[in-house]
Amino acid sequence: MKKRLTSLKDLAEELGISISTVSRALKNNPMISPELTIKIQELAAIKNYIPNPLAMGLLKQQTKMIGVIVPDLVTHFYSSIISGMEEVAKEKGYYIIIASSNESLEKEKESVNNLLKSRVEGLIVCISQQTNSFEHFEILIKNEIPLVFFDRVVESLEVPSVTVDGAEAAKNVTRHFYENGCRRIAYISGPEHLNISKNRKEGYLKGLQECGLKLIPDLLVECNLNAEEATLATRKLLSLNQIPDAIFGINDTIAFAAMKEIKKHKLPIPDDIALVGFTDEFHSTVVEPALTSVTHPTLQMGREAARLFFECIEKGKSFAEKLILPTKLVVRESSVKRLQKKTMQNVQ
Amino acid sequence: MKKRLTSLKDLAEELGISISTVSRALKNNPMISPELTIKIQELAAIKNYIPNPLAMGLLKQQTKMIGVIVPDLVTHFYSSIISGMEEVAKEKGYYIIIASSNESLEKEKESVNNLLKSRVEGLIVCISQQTNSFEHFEILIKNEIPLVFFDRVVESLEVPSVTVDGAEAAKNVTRHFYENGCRRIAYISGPEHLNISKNRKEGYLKGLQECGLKLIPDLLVECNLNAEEATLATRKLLSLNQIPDAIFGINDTIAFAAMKEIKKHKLPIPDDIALVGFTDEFHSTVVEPALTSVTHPTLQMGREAARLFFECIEKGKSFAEKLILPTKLVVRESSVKRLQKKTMQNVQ
DNA sequence: TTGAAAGCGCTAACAG
DNA sequence: CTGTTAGCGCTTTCAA
Repeated sequence: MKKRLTSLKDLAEELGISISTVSRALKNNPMISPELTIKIQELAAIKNYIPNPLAMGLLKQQTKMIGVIVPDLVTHFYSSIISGMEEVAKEKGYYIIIASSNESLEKEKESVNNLLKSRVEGLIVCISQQTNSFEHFEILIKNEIPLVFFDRVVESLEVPSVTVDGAEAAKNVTRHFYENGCRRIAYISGPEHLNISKNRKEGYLKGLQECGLKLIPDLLVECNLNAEEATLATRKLLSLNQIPDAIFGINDTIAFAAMKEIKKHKLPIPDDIALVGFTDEFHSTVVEPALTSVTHPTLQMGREAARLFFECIEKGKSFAEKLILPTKLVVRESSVKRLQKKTMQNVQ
Repeated sequence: MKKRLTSLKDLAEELGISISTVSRALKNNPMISPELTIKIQELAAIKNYIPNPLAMGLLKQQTKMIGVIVPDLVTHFYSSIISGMEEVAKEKGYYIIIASSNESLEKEKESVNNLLKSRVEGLIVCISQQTNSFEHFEILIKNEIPLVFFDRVVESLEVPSVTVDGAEAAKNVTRHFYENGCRRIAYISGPEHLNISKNRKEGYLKGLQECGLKLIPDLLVECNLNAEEATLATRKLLSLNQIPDAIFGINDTIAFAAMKEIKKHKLPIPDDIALVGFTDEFHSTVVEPALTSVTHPTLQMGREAARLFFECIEKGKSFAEKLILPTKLVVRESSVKRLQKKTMQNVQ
């Protein structure tokens, strides 16, 4: 293979003129005579000339590439955020290289290195659920390589970020359960060291408090953010002497797994157990019953993250804006009890 | 910003030696004395030296980047295929840039151009459902830019590809329905010009034939590959005088939408209508009842596609291997009728 | 065993 | 208006 594409030199030689003239003509520099300009541009079109970004990059010291690291690729949540980023990136003539950490710290570190090797100008990342050490990010900061976090952030680092108000959202979910007659509200949380876990748990506790319920320790379980662990967590909840009448999953993956397990126990949703998820995946409306969930402004999150990234490039290290976006509870069937009276008798 | 990273020159100057010596030492060239080599490598480590891929690319005329275009990003099917590609690419030191066509021909063309501009060495693509003109691919072929298709291919072009045996799979689905007592087997197909539509439809017809059923034209509907159209198609099927006792969706997205619509009509699945999808999305087991589907060897498809790509790079234009992989029918609840006898009475 | 120089494709400052 | 030249970072002859 190795078919060289047309270069400025090729065009210049073919026309018997200098490279710089060709270069100028192609950018419509007024110093070049109109006739020559046209002649050059025509030849360029015929020869299918595409400027070599490597040469440009070398010269200008920029690759026009942003590295994005997400915990996984198959979740609508991330895909949608990435779309938002691409939108903004494209406007600025930037490309995005996506890497997935698969929720693994090792793979995350590796991705950072790989992306750096391929000379992205900076990174936009949502940390993996395992991430509890941060040297790989500290190196970036030390070298003044632009870094932006979204959704899951490293709170101890002074880095711009886009997140949602998880505490507020979780509080509202808890209240929503309460208003639907639930009194034994369980919460399946994620790893404690993640900001999203911490915030949502805080909101859950606050919600209980505001509703005058006290925390039943058995109803607060922690698990890793995968379906298997969520299944186990749910099983644990369903094996309690007094089972919960509501379960709140820290995200939709957890909620889907919980739903499966609840069905396996032949417990009707929402009447015996109401269920709510978080992030509002596409499949929320496919499952039966449709899952109530907390929607995230994903496109906007992506756009804002990209915007912060470019600000970061312009303003340099001092920049560390932290953006917090609101969410909205979308009520579907999984959380609205038809038989509120029956449920009310279960009040503890 | 614009913090230049350490270059060979920086290292050379710091040690008061020549650039070429540094370059050689860093690749353990035996011509450099061991002491010097060690000294240089140590400094490189301290200074966090990373070779500049732009410079290398310019020199060697290769970017080590592969462009991948998929119809969408949020489907497990594509994500998983991409994982397979990345695996193989990584072994060869290549990176993947992903672009999504969003099932639009316009966006697909745009993606081809953008990826070319960013100088990927070639493309691996699954065409959009709208794609019915191919100039944007013909240009690639003319310029001898490596191109590989997967899943949905342009059959008129001599290009290496990885697909599955859709005809065989669809035939098996039809037989499976038959063996479960279904006699009015409907098929929701995709756009006629797509190879996957054509193959699967062919398999469906062959299956009917082998089972001694004749095609009921009303039961064969065509739609675009999105949930809305699938809903309409299903509605049409359910409004027939004699409704089908089985529906086969050309993919899982279609099947999910059909499932929703069937439920809306309060028709029990699978007893009144059996349902089978294609591609076996992750959520097949989340829906109720769990969806019978045709699994694809997605990881393998990705790996093979990448492998073909590299062969393409090595062997040049003449290479056009067409790989066809087998699938497997995974039977779940949505297609196994418990009340076969009752259903048998419905035989047309 | 090491250094000097050319060249990959391009832009921009400097000459003409 | 057009050409010449230097240089971005790197590898690779060719020279020493």
